[in-house]
Amino acid sequence: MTGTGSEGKTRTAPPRRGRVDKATAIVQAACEVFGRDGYSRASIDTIAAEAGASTRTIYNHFPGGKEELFRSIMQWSSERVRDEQLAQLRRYLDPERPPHPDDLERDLLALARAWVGLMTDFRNHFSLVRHIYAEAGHIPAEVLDAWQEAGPRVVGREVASAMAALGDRGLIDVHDSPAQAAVHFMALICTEITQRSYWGVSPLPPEEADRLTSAGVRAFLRAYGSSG
Amino acid sequence: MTGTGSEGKTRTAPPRRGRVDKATAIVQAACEVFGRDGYSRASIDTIAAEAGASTRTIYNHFPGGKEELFRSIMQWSSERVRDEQLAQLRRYLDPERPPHPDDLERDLLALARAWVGLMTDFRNHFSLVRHIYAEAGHIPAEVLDAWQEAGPRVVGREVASAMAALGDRGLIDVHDSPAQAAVHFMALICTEITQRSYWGVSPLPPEEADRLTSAGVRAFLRAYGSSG
DNA sequence: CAAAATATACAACGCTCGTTGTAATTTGGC
DNA sequence: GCCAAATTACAACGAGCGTTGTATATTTTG
Repeated sequence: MTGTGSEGKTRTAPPRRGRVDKATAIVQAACEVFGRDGYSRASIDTIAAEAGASTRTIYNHFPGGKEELFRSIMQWSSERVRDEQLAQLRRYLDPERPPHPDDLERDLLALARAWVGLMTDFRNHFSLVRHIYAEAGHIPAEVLDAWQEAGPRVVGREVASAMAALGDRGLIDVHDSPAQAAVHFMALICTEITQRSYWGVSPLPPEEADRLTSAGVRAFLRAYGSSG
Repeated sequence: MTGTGSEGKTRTAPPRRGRVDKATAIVQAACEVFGRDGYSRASIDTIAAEAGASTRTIYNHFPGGKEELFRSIMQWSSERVRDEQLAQLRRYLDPERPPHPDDLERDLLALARAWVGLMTDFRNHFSLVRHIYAEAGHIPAEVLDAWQEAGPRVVGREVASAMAALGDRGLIDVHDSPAQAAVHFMALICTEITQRSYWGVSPLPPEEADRLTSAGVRAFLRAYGSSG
């Protein structure tokens, strides 16, 4: 779909033609517009203008039209952010290198801060996610499921196994459910910020966001810390 | 706006003409359709059909057209659910009648269950809320603010003062911020259920929902309990 | 440069939708 | 049953949008 990778360059032309591949320009513009306006409000003309392409080119690349384009960027955007989230997770909470007990709070806080940072770095993506939430009843179940499996569910599983690793080493007490601990961690970190920032429409000042993040981490450690 | 209350019945005709007041039928239908389809996808014709009214009648009652209708039901639906949430809050966590320490978990769990029940009883409302989240960038700031003040913010403040009352009586430790404790309580209760139920599209079996709810309450008490 | 693949401009079709005007019809109060 | 208010049916306008076909232009490849 987004395969800018290693197709045969022996016979067929490589997909890079113009200054930047038109296909990726279209995908990026579609992410922007769909994220800002949602599926119904977004128009092909707007996406074409934002991409610096003509509407006809969009239909050449996505014969399925608006629906196929939306499905494609659901996957694309989700995978991109998932990779970024997993990278931060491994950076600050690598199961191979468990932290010192004294450094646990520091590492969890660093992870939380990094994730909150992603929410502003990829504002379009999370705006798109909100639209997916809202329009879930109008998206085919298979597409919704593929999207979850391409992003959120994977991240949830990885966080859960990181929690399990911390539990195995006695750094936290997962209370019989690493998956639940993972959900509670993410909920305590993100809920208040998304709420107070009007879901990204009017971002919080960084120090305020930091305060809320660290409060969430401390609450999590009170609920799931092994010693205190 | 929805004033079915006490207007003068001395001169002007009371607004109830047909079997049910057409205005309220329109408002209810609009809640249903806007909640299901969102602002852009919803059409006046659909709302009229659902209300058993003609489109012209809608424009007679709401001269501002689609936008005014949407603004009206934002307020109406929010106030309705807010009242219900506050009623449950006062029922299970009345600041005047603080619970016995032994009954705190029982009462918090009862409150949490009641709130989760509201999420299914008023599915349309919460679906509408998700659409508001997603379309926040296309809703005037004043309207968004009035909506928050008519519902979510009030509930948040009431929960916060309930938490403060519990803290004053030594039943919990609010850790310097009753408001934050309130947000964390609601986050721990609702996040996993909304997530796992595909945001209400495919509801969880009741016993599973109950399990997640009580796990959230226990986590909250570990984080904010005064003794343990 | 020539050929082939790709992108564009342009027009057009069909459909949906928000909105309004008007005349006819129904409804409820007296 | 009469009157006034409310509701309806109906037609129509205008705009926006998804989509397609076609002919032309542009870029890449050989």
